[in-house]
Amino acid sequence: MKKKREGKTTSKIFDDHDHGMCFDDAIEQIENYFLKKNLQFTPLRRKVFEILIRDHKPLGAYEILEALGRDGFSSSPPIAYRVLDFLMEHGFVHKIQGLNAFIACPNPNHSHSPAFVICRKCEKVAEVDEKKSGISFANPSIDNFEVEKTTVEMTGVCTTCSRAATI
Amino acid sequence: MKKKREGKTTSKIFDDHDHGMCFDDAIEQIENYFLKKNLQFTPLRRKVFEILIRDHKPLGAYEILEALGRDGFSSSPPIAYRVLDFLMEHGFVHKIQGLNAFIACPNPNHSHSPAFVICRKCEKVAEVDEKKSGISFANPSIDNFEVEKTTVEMTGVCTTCSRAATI
DNA sequence: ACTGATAGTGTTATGTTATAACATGTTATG
DNA sequence: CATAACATGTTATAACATAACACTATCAGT
Repeated sequence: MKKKREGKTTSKIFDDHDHGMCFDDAIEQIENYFLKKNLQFTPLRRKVFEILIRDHKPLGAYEILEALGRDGFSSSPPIAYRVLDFLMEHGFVHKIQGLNAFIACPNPNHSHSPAFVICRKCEKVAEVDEKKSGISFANPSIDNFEVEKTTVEMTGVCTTCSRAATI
Repeated sequence: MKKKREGKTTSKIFDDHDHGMCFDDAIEQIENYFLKKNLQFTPLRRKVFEILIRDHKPLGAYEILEALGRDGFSSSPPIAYRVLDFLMEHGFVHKIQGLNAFIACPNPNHSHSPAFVICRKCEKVAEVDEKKSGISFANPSIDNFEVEKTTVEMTGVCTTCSRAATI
C-alpha cells in the first residue's frame, strides 16, 4: 500500500511532507538494507525505528523509552541508547545535537553528511540536502585533518511559527 | 608582554598556535568589549574566561567548576552555566555540541557562525573560518525558514593522532 | 539618606541525558 | 550440540543542566 507523493510544486521544507509514503518506504528500505547486509532487524530495532518514523519528529531517548514501555518492551535507558547507536551507525537515525534528540532518516542513501533545519518554537526538524540549504559541506577537507563526520544544524523560526507570533 | 606570532608559513590548523598572543590579546579584547558595552567584567566572569583561554581547549562545565573551586569561587553548577551563557551571548565562548564542552573564542569579531574541527582522539578543537573549512555557511537561507544560528562541527582525526596510531 | 529596581552571585534541590558493568537469552555456525 | 557472537535485560551511577529562591551590591530617582 505504497502511496505516491501528490503533485505539489512548492518546496516548502517544513510543509511538503507526505507521511504515508515516508513511513512505508522507510520501513521497506531499512528491511532491504538489513537483509542485504545480513543484519538483524529485530522486533526491538523495528519498534524503535517505527516510533521515530511514525511522527517523523525528533524524540529524546527517554521519550522513546516511554513508547517502548507502552508497547511491552523494556524501558531502561541502555535499551534505547544501544538501538539508537546501532541505527545511527547505519544511517537510519541521526542525532539532533541542539535538542539532544533523535530523528529517523527515511532515506539513508542520502549524503552521509546531513544538515538539519530546526525551528526553535515548534521544534520541527527538516533534513535538507546541500542544494536546498545554501550550505555546502561536501568533502570538507582541512589541512592536517581527516574529517569523518560533519554536524550541521541551523536553528531559527519557521514561517508558520513566525506568522503565529505577535513579535 | 604581547608576543607576536612567529613567521610560520604552513596553515596547520592544529599546530600553528602561539598561545601567548592568544591569551593576552583575548583578555584585552574582552575587557575593551565589555567596557564599550557597559557590561561588567566581574572577577567571576574574568576567571571563567581565563580558565577557558588558558588551555584553549574545550572544557566541560564541571571541569570549569572544579577550577573555580580551586580558585576560591563557588563551584555549584549554576555558577558556571550562568557565566557561560553570558559569555556565549557575547561571542566569547562557544559550545562544542559534540563534546558537551565549552571553548573560548579569542576573537569574537570572527563570523558569528563559527565552525569547529574536533579530533576525536586528542579532543583538540580548532575554530576555522569558512574558507579554511571548505564549508560554506554564510547567510544560509532556506525556503520558509529564517536561520538565526548555525552549528557546524567536523569530527575526525588530526594527523598528529593518526601518525601516532598503528591503525 | 531612603526607596526600589536591576544585576550579580550563592545555595539547595532536582531534572535530564547517557553510560558502565554485568546477567541472561537467542541465533548462527562449525 | 558446543560455542562464539550477537542481542536484550537489569541495576546502578555518571555526566550534564536548570529551577527556585536567598542574599548582596550598585545605582537612579526622589
